[in-house]
Amino acid sequence: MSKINEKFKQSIASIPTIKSLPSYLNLVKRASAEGTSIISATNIARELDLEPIQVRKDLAVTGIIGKPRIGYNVEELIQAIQSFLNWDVKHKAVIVGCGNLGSALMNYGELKNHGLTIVGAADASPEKVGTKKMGITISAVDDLPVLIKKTGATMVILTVPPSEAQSVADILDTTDIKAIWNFTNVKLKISNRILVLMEDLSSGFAVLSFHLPFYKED
Amino acid sequence: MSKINEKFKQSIASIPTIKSLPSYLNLVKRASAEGTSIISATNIARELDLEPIQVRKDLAVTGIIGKPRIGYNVEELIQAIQSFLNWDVKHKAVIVGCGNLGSALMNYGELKNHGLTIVGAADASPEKVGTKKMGITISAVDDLPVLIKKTGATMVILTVPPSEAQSVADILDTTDIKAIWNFTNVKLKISNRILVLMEDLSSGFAVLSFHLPFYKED
DNA sequence: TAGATTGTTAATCGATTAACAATC
DNA sequence: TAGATTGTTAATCGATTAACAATC
Repeated sequence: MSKINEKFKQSIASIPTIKSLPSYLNLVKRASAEGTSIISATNIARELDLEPIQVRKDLAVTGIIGKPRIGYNVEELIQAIQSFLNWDVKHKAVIVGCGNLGSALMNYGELKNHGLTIVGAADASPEKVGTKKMGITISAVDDLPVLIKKTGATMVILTVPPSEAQSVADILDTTDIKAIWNFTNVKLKISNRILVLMEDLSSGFAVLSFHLPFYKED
Repeated sequence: MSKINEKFKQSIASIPTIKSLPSYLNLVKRASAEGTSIISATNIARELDLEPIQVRKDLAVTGIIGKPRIGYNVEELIQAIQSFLNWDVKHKAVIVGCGNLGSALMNYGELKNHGLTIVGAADASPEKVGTKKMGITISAVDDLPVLIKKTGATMVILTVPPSEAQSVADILDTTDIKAIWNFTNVKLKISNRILVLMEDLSSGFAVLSFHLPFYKED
């Protein structure tokens, strides 16, 4: 990826802002389901325990235009967030590593609603290859290049044991995938044309267990 | 929790720093397993693709003291990080919601290594109650107060469907648990003596799918 | 109209990065 | 000793918050 793209991309929205958008979308969708057609930043802020100015700033990146004194059109806002996050298009993904976590992600409803479509799966253990999980036939890891080409997958969800992570990454480096959603705690060595997003559950747990003692006595 | 605690806690370490510590720990443990006894911030930075100054600042919060020109003692560093994150003590947790994700977390090895011990499980669907999953008998959601008291659990991992999240939170509010690791996308209304950590996989996916187009052509 | 809310511009705050003396 | 690395203090950068004119 070029440096110019890097700069451009960063100028649009900060990571915290991008991470906050799904919770806004979630809330606004709920409001829509309840028949609400207009919602204000003040309102959203109250529901999510945030400051109104924070909400306005975050929503602004999506290009949504609100009406002073009124707020935002609920349907427009839903479209704006979904479009900004590219959640209005399909993302074909292959899951590598069909253990408990991989299987859980295979039919995680919330992600399906955001364009994620699982088009294939692979696992290293020979006894799993050929069997089906959640309706998807499991391929061998060595067949990943073929599987990815055949399905046109642009993304891999990596849920293998840490010991296998890098060897899978080496194989993926030979394919045309654009991104890896990395649920292992291994920092992958891979060409930087592939976007790697770390999703380390330990990080979340660290925040939790670090803060726990401060909640012990009161 | 008192305001004083809040301030104190925040002054120790920022969230980004806390979130980065597990990856340091992971790397340093690997080095230890390979027989390395000393490691420098420069070295860690190179492995994790960070700046040395960032690594030094992050590690400093744990209280570790390095030797100029040498680096950090690997074993000391492991202890310092684990102790700082309270990963050297057991955290008893009950999993509420025994779907795919809940089951996956029940025996997620990495978290076990960090002190997380699953001491119970509960689910809303009557046909699951009484059955076992990963060796743990599933209780009814209404029996959570009893289960928590009996097991001495201090933490709940919430992996129920969004529609059930708040009603479970209402029950948990009557118990002595200190924290909820919330894997639903619902902002829980609960007394603030309970620490709630949102773990929304959609946030990670948002970062991924937003950046994807910038990696399309190069 | 009066008042609430938006979007923009400015100020503040905190995290990241830089510089450098201390030191093994 | 010379040189690499630490920890501290200062500078920079970016995100959050505040202020306020515009406006429905």
